[in-house]
Amino acid sequence: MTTAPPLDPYVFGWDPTPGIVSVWADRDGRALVWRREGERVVCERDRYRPWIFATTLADLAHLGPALAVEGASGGPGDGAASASHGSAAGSGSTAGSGSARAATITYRELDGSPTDYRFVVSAPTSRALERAIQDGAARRPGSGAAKERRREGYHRVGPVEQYLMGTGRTYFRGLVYDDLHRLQFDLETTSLDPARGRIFLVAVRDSRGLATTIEAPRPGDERRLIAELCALVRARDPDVVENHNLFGFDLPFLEARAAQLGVPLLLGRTGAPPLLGRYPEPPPDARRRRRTVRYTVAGRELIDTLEAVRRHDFVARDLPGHGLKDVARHFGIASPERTYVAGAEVYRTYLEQPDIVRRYALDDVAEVDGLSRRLLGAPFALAGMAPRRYEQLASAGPAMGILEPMLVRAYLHAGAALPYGAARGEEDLEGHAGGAVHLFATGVAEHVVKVDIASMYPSLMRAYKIGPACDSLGALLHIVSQLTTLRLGHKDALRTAPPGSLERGHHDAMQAAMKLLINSAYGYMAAGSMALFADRRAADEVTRRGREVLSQVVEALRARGMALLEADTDGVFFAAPLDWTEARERALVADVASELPDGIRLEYEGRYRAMLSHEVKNYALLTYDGTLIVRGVALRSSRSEPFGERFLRRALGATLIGDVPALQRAFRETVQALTERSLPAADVATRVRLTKTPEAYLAARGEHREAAYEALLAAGRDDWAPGERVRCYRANGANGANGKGYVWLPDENDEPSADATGSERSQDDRRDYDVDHYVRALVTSYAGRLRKAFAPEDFAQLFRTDRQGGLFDRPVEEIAPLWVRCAATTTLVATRPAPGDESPGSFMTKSPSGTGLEDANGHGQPLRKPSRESPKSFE
DNA sequence: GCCAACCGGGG
DNA sequence: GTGTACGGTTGGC
Repeated sequence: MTTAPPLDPYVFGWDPTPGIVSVWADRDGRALVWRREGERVVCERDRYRPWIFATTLADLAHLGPALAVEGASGGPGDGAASASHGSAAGSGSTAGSGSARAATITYRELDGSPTDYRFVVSAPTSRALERAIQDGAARRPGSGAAKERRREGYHRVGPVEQYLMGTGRTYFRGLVYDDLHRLQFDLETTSLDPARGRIFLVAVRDSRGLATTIEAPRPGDERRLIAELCALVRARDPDVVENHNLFGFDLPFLEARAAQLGVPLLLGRTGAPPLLGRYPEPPPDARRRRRTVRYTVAGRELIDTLEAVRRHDFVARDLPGHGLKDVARHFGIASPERTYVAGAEVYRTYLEQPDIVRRYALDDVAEVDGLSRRLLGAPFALAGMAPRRYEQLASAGPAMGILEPMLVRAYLHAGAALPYGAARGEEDLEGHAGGAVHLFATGVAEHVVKVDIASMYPSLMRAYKIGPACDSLGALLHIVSQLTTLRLGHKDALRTAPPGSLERGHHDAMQAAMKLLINSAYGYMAAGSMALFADRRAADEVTRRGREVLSQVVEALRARGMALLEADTDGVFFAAPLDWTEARERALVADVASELPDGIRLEYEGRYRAMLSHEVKNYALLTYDGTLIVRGVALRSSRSEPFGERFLRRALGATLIGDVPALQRAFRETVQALTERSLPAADVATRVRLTKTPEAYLAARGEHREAAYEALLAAGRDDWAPGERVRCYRANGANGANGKGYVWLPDENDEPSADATGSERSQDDRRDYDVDHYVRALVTSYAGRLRKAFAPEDFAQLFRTDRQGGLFDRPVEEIAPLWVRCAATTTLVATRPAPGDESPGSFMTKSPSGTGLEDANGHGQPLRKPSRESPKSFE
């Protein structure tokens, strides 16, 4: 597709073999490589020598002459660990010349200090290698189980990783996402539990035009359904199999039913172990482990879009939930004609109107395809860099799961020893100081600007050359630098690529993948003893520089008379003078940016009409187009009663525009609605998730009663399942203690429809809630979140519920929020732009008093808090 | 306030 | 046998 730059071996590996779509390696040194050539896929057999990094050869001394230096006996000397170039990758030669030396264990000494992983030891099979080490470790004096000792001093990676690291190959060279043959299947079952239900339908589609269902209307058909599903997968021969919650539902269910019916799950690619494998194996003790189970099959990559969604939301935090339907709607993937059927209704619907369920299930797999396109581009791109399987990269953590294998590959390739115990002694270091967090003022500010330091930690690493001291190759810094440069190229290409084009998708995926790695480099150094190349001192140096730069930005803004609100790690909120335009704000930011060290970029992230600053990381923002954004737990209510949520949003909106009469109206109307019971009970009910079984609750009930369970019992329900969500509310005249007087409010429908409003019809008649209780909750839990916005006496007056006009009340029109304003007398003096600065103009500010915000705030409450650690996320 | 248990998501 | 390591929230002490 686009021009391929020469491969940077640290970033991409070095072997140019194109089109690899799957790799399977076993512990006997066999590797199977499937390569896509257009519409066909070829399977190539290869061999590799299983290897391991070792700090010592002591455990192998007992081998005597059976232990040899790699290549010492002449011959090609191409143990897989040697950096064999080219696509031959040890095939043929190792196998051919191997028989005489097949039993031989060989080693290669690497450059490094005596305490490092200074040897790569390899053998014809993993078994032989591990056996030899085990035997040696058993002879070694010392306490502890031999198994423990076998681990100490060695660094192991999985078979596929060994193969990819040894050869320098990666997946997907020369391919774009749409070249992959992806297949989605989705089971429809009569129950969530395979012990109590069965599969009655499966929808299957793929990226080559397939869209069908396989059905088993009668229980006796299920065996055939499973066999047909497997046969269809094998016939279509996809590279990738996908579904939402594939590992959590479809595969476990399929596995259980296939076992029950005695059908083998033949899903693998021809020429390889055909069966679906599961790992880790279920522990023998049948204790119900709810652990993440994963599956794998030779020749195909199994992708669970739920994992991709979780990963996306970890950064974006913008999803309403992680369910397929929610997410598809959120990304605009759901078609307008989408058929929805509530989970519990699916089978019943199928019996009556099978077409509806067919459409529903086919819509499901179509949405999975859409999600895959949307979310798996970055993992696809990563698979072209890191020496791991695509399916692993789709869920691996970016630091330990991706960066570290890249580093290990670099060291193996360079013949350099891996550092051992790099993190030792770090326990003595003083507590790790992270990013700085400051709260400068609480109250309400207008004309708020957010600036942030772009990719702060990686930029600092580059600017000050801060990498792990133990990284003798400088590989981490090299990778960060390369990726930063390459990413800019992809971002440029992205801008010029036609919208919706393949090319655009490619560049976007590449830049996203690179960003992920760049941003994880700092976290990797700070990862502690788990990471081979951990370096707390280096990580501390990065955060120290970060605090330095942040305070430089803060002081620069302060000196220019801006009203500081809060600063967190790499970003600052401040209020600009009320008469400023966006251009002026941007000019100010550019001016501050110009003073920062080389390689550190300050960005104008956005502007807001107003902000309520409550606590560090707890604030509400009002955008210029009227959207309310609430951040932080302190401003959200944990109670989540609908009436309170509605009030809070209204109240925040009014407060942010300084409309105190509107705020008062919102409050009074809510109080009135409660008092007059014009709100239905559903509006005051809270949703609780049950965690205890009926037995467990009844046993503990003597000491401790809980509202939700009491509500169920009072309603005559003595059976429920943990995990069920129930609504309940406090009823009129209840004494409330220990859950007495709570009433269960059954859900009237389970529809996943987007219909969020007007869904309370059937509950309209219930009004017997405890008015006093909910009025109190309104004041303390909801209105209380506005406390920082007003002076105490104003707050008290606004949210008094006795309805008596206070004797000393001020007219509400005179009450104002505690404004946080910047120095009113700030004047601007235009200056000449700095040479080479294309920005339209920079400004210097002159603040006559030279003060910061403290004495400039009318009412705002300036304060300072000590720095605290903060999580790091960038851009 | 801290730690352990639990949930998510799927029909 | 493709190890160790999901991460955020809740609730119990």
